[in-house]
Amino acid sequence: MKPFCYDYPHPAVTTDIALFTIREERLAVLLIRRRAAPFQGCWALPGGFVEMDECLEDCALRELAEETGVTGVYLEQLYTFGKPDRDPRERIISVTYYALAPSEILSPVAGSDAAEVAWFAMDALPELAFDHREVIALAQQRLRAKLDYSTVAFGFMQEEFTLGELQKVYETIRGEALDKRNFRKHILALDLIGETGTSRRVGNHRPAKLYRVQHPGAVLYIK
Amino acid sequence: MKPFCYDYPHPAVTTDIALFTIREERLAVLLIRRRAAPFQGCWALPGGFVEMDECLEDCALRELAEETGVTGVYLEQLYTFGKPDRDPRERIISVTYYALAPSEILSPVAGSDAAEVAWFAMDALPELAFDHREVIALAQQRLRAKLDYSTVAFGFMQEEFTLGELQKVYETIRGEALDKRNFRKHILALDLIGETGTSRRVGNHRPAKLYRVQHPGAVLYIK
DNA sequence: CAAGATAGTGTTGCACAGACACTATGTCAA
DNA sequence: TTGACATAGTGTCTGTGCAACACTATCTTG
Repeated sequence: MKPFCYDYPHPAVTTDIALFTIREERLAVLLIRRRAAPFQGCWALPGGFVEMDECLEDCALRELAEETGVTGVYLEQLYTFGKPDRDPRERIISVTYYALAPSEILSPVAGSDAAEVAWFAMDALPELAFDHREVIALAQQRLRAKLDYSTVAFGFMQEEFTLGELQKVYETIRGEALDKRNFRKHILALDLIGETGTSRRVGNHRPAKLYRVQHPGAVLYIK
Repeated sequence: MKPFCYDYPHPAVTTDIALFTIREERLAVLLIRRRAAPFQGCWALPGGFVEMDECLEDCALRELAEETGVTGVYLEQLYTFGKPDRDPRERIISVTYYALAPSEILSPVAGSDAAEVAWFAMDALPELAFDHREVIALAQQRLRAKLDYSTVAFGFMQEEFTLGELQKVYETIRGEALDKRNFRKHILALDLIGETGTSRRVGNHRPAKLYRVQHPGAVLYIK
């Protein structure tokens, strides 16, 4: 007996989240291995059904936390996918989000519907369930575009970071090397980050000054 | 007896469309007066429930046609709104679209759920149902932004148009006057439009050359 | 202490955007 | 017919912002 009844047919609504990070100088996305049918055993984006008393963004954050243990990421709505046959079970409309996290969010844990959780480099994606490859492609495209006119890149940084690290993020996402002096000039001219006064020593070379975002939480449109 | 039953609660899903045009040198949006509750008699965006066998974009086009008689517009997904209490009836998630049409789409006709259809200038909007004011504001913001880095503006033009008309569109949306020579230089440098060879005579002054988009249907990102 | 690795720093040239004013061609009214 | 009016159409200059470019500084390691 199905207890939730309506006068007209209703689609199901899910959120799916493409969480990106940078690992080993490559853009990577977090996937889960599905425990249940359909696409059982297949890799997919974390996500799940919207509950009736939560807004879409809360749903995305909840599903991400439940299935992967990840919290505290930068999140933004991406696009809503709704082709009638995109899920074999029933009509499911998916509101997709993309999220960014610093690479130090390590070892996410498989939870609830996920048999396994892992980072995949964008150039080495496995077979994906549903239309999730399309979702990831769109998210990457959006990410690249926003790099130029917004401050999304800071979503990949920890609280304190060096300009070299930030430059690596830009280079990885754009897929090309950038001039060090021009990059530093550009970033510092935005007047969004400031020196912490300390520096970080890694490797056999000169330590780098550490910087911090001046007004955390504010992702701005620039220019 | 409600015939559509599910194991879990399902939200309803609608599409809502903000159709813009330029009328009397002002940006205007097409609204309908609601025939039914809730917000009966209130102005609202055209839109309605997604049917189970149509994709979201088809739903938007169908609802726009049914309620206003308007067809053949440029359409793009805007954002998905899903706060739990945004509709008093039940949980309704709205996938919103914005659309553009040349000002010569006159006299849309009220159909189905619409008691009345009318254009409203953006600076003279009436009370609006649901969160539709927020939707329109977001659409206007997106429109302004895309004006700079895409060719959306052509969505407001008829098949043949003058550079003066095109400039008026840019000026209206940006809310500021533009230099004629710089504007023409910029637009022609895009190499997207070409002279038709003919000209149009309106008013007591020199006729203007007519232009046409070279590759219709292609809305491009520029620069 | 020499080699190696990354940090950090300014100047120049060029392309593009914005400021700017006059002539051309039509209508209309006196 | 002609002068007033209205919009169409056209080029130059100047400043600003972005890309190209090389060397010194500071640390570790052998």
